[in-house]
Amino acid sequence: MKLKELAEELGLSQTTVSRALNGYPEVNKATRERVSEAALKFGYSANANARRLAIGRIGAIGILMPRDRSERFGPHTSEFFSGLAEQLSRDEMDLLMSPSINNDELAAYKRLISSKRVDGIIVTGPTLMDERVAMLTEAKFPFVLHGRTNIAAPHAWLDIDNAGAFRQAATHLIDIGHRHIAMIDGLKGHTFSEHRETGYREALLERGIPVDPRFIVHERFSDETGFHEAQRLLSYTPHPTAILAGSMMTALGVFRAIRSKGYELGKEVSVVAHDDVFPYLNASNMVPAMTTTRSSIRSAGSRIAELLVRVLDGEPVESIHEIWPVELILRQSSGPPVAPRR
Amino acid sequence: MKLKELAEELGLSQTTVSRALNGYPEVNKATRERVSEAALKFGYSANANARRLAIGRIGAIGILMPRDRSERFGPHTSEFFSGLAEQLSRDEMDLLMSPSINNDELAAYKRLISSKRVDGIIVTGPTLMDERVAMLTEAKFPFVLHGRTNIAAPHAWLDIDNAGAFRQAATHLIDIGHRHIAMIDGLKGHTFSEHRETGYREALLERGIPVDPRFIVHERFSDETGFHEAQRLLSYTPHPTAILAGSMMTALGVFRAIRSKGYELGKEVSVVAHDDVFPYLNASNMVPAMTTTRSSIRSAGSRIAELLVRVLDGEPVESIHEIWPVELILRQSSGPPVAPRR
DNA sequence: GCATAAATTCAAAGCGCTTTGGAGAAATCC
DNA sequence: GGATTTCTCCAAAGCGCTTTGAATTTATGC
Repeated sequence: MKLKELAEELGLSQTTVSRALNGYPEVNKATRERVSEAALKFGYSANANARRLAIGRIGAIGILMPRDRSERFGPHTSEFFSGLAEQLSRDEMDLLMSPSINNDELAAYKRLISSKRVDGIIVTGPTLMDERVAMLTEAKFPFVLHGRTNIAAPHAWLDIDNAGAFRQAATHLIDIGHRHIAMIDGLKGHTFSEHRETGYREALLERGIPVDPRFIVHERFSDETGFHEAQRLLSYTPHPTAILAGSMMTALGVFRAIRSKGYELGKEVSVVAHDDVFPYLNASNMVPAMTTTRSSIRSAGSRIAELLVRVLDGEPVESIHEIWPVELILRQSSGPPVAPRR
Repeated sequence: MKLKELAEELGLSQTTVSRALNGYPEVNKATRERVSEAALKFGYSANANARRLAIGRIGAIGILMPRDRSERFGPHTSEFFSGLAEQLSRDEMDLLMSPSINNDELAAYKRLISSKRVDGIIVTGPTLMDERVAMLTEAKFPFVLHGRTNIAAPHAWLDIDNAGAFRQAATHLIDIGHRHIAMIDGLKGHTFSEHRETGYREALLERGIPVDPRFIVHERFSDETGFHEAQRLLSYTPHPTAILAGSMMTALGVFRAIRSKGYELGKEVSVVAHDDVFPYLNASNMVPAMTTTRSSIRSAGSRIAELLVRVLDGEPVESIHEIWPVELILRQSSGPPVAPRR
């Protein structure tokens, strides 16, 4: 059923029916109800393409799928996307996922813009001076950034308080008696990674604990790197009695390393992980339950979709930015340091 | 730049320009080249919505994101989606991701169809008598299934040889001396899970080894369930000397369980996992490197996108189905059984 | 009760593209 | 060399919707 037919069926013009359905004020309440009922009855719903052609919006937002950079292409991606999709479907928007070509990300973004297949773009995993952000602001193409940069030009972004998360975690560990605390986080250069290191350093500084550069590790997020790096850390003398893990994957590897060295988890060596809240990797179900800094990446996805729609509606980007706090949730993988049995 | 402008620029009609660009035969070769060059020069590319409106195709295919069923919403999803997106972008198609509502999946599919926002649908994770497949064939809505069902009505699908994978793995383990082999796979009801169990049983049957029902476990794919179930299995007497894991996540948990029981991996207890090929969870990087049955879920995604386009082009669905073989890759996590040291 | 304002409704003009049905020019045939 | 056939190219009609500008009806003011 198309608009014309519905209008004929009702004995009204297409104009009126369209307005009734789209909530325009200049239509009688009784008429509107009659139209709505008929639309429901005949199962009418507007042809998305025609509608978009008419209003001059593509009706889709784009996001690039990082292809080779494994650190950005894990479970995080799927959670984040899911949040995006959830919100976008409410706004009748499509999500166009484009794979980046030949590792030349910037070119992929440019192509996405000039393809005219998206109204706006979502950018993730920025570096401090992210060239994509620079390019997009320069090109005045609507986008929202998940994360932050040091780029001055105004743009919309949403980030979590990464510095706060690690500061909180480290401070807590210090307060319960730890003096040797290591961190294993994502690759250097990424804003989140830098911020976390900053938070970590601040906590140590504030409590007068010297920073041992060997204890700061930047690596890809994965079970394996967690395992290897933790093994290395634990072989130092003195070894860290607590490890901050940048992701749940990393933390799993750290768990394994601690056990393989024969230490007791949460006693001889504590672990605090950053938890992006995966439905299938639950911190509280682990043994022992994992102490985490928690912030839902899925919620962030939803919210970012909302923000992008606001940008598209013309809201000034200067006013669109949010920093989400991160909760520290104490569980069994962390506790006061206990001297080894041996 | 729009078509009209480009046509004026070239001193041609919109018709000719459109045809030249879309590869229609009735246009002079010289003219076509002139048009292509100009298009490139001015950065012209057709407005997707206008084009779709004109040709009567939505230009997008849909896929539902399972919301609560954690077993279907892991890293698999993101790999699979990535494969889809890669191929679809070649066909100038969008991927519309819809979250399923209120756990009523069937209703979500119906809504997706009647929303008229997709030309076709991709269905994943089927059960043997999947109601979504039944509904979609009934409604004659184009779709491709990732997996298989027992439903007779013709429809397009692509599946891997799950039975063969587990048969191969089990047979190999038996041949190198194992007599007590367990399997931990996904939830019962799903086709892949049933097929794997069938393959496992066939292997045992063929070699005359009795099937111990306690050794067949169906659970969600996750590190934790792998850990718990493997611990349970290893507490039996006699305990399994080899465990087939349905996913890499599960396998990680199984690794942990084996170690926590003090067994040596690949000697006292062997593990073979099914590997969907995640860029960030690499079987050969593990310690010990994991023996796997391998099949890329990302490639499957790409191929399924291709198949769906063929369905949309009118190819009869009866002729569209593929079964992909699965390779068994021997590494260090499996070997002849060795008696425990204790 | 008539002018004026407000509330409804409508006809028609796009949105940017593809495609039908011809028309004119060039090539082929006998 | 005139009649066909074959190449190229074009004007115009949609695709299904929104929106402008105007017309009609109804309510309000004095």
